[in-house]
Amino acid sequence: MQNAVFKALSHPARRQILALLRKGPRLAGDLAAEFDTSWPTMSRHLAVLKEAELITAERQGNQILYRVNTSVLEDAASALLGLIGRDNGDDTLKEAAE
Amino acid sequence: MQNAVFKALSHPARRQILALLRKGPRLAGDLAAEFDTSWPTMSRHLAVLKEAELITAERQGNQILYRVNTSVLEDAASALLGLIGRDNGDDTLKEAAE
DNA sequence: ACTCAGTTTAGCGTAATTGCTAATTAGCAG
DNA sequence: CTGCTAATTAGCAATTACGCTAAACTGAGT
Repeated sequence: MQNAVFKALSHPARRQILALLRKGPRLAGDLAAEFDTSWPTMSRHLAVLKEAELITAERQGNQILYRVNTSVLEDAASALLGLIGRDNGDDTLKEAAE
Repeated sequence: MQNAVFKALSHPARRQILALLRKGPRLAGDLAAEFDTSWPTMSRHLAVLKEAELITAERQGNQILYRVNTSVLEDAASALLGLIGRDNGDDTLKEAAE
């Protein structure tokens, strides 16, 4: 659901999480260490992002590895571009990439 | 502030307003007629969008003409693309696709 | 000034979001 | 099973968002 995506993006901390994940997958603990907020608060932000399918979680033994789901992010960007009027279908992002 | 933009975008009614405005400027009353919500509710959504500078208002006699501010919308889309690592004239682009 | 259509502001109730601490689950090691 | 670490869930208080109705404001016309 698109709504969940934009809602998830509406919090700066969550956008920042995505920015960190952009550089590569990361353990939940690593992510939490980057922020001032408490661990549980962090965990909930991650849950919101996961709910929106903006990130995926993968257990690695004791820890959990998060990685960004670029396709959903692309869809969101696409939706915004669609709002401007430069109409792009579903796959125009590749061309926009250069 | 970028935060206000994403927050404004987080409500479906407001994205729908933008979608309508994409086709051209529109009077506040016209916009309100398209939605089920009450007039004041509509007005507040418009205020939020204006606050985020996603739209601009212009008085025309006793009515108000709203139009979308494409540049802010572009910036938001750009920010999302930046989160992916693509395009956007941004800096670091590491391992993007896999 | 008075009225009217158009629009916003004020005030209220409800629901969602945020962030915390404390408690709990999940997996690994001994 | 016990203990340890990693991460989530539970429960709470405070803040913000939503949508409504009623009231107020704005500009045009009379």
